[in-house]
Amino acid sequence: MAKKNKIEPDTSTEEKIKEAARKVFTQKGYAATRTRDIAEEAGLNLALLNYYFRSKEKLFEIIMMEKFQKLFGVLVPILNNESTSLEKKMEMMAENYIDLLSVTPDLPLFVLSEIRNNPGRFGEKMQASKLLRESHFVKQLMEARKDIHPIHFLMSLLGMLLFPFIARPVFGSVGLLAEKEFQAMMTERKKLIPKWMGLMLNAK
Amino acid sequence: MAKKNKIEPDTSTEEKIKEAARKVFTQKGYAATRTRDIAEEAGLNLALLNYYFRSKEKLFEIIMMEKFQKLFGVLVPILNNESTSLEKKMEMMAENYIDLLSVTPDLPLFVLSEIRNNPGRFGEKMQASKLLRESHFVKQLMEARKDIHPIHFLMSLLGMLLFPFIARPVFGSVGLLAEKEFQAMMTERKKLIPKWMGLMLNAK
DNA sequence: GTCTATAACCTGATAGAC
DNA sequence: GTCTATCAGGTTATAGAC
Repeated sequence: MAKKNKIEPDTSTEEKIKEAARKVFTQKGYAATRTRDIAEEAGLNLALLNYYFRSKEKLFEIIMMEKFQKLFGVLVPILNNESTSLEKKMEMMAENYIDLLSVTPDLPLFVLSEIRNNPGRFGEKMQASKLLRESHFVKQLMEARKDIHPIHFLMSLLGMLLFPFIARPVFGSVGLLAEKEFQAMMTERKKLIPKWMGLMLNAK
Repeated sequence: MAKKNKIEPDTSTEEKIKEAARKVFTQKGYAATRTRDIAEEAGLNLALLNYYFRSKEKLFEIIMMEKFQKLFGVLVPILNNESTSLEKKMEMMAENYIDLLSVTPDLPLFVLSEIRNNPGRFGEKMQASKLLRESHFVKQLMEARKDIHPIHFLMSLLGMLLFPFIARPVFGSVGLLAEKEFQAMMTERKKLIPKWMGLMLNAK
């Protein structure tokens, strides 16, 4: 252990800023975020932000890549595991995504809208689509259903998994669909969605 | 006809500004949009914007309500039609949403992220969730499946319909899933999704 | 109604003391 | 490393000529 090994997590100033940036950026998006908001959230001064990170944009890029990786990184090992069945892969995706998004519900909307507001800037890393389309999962889908484009199933699966979290501000708004109830439903979906996908794949 | 009735659509300055605002706001979001962008897009001067609408915020609220209505307004008459079957309603939703989003693909991501970036401001109009949950459609879902919460089906249906458009910037990016191919798939989904929903509803 | 010029304000970034 | 004070640039909104 080269570094000191405390029980507390990283409490350094740099990490405090990053943590604040994660919160504010994901909540309000890049454009609506002021560096002052981040500094305040971190309980620190504005100048520190420019001392540790060169600029708002640099800091944002770090957070953005982190979040992008968090959103799609989960997927890659599951999709490319050559020793699991189609069914198993779908179960694992449901399990992993719903667990992940239960903790960070605003992740998908943040990543997708920031990519949208800045097409091109994230062009290099946007090979997520390539990774998806060339995955073992897609090969298995093609074998299972030669008559339906595999992307149809991928879109449907991801849509059913992610959409509830993306749309939460709308139909999960205050009181109408309470936190507890919502969370219970998401847990149910871990089993419902793979089951439904099975039906879709096997339908004549 | 109280007003003049030309062949051309509304070409007034006010409408030119609104049209430009629709384009720029939905593309970049409220915070990233500068009033100068809108004025330039409209081919007009910046001051006109404040002459016709009081402020950037006022103009935005008009556009936002328009878009919100466009996104959820389609749904209301379909969902509350008491003389159509569950199946027919789902077919109509698929047909209507895919037609709508093929023309304005950035509509859902815009509305959802702006609501998210400003929770509360749109609280009054956000009774979309209430309208959904109290709809005839939901009643029919409850009758069809007493063992599964109707919102599960609603989320899945909307997710399968909207998600491809929401995520387009990611896995429909340049060249990988070309415009033509994407559009063809969306047309296929008009039939696939209602069929899949039928399977889900009838599964033992 | 439409324009140019400018006011009033805000935001990201830095200088410089401690 | 951390702070306060401040600059430079950009943004919304308005005043006033036409």
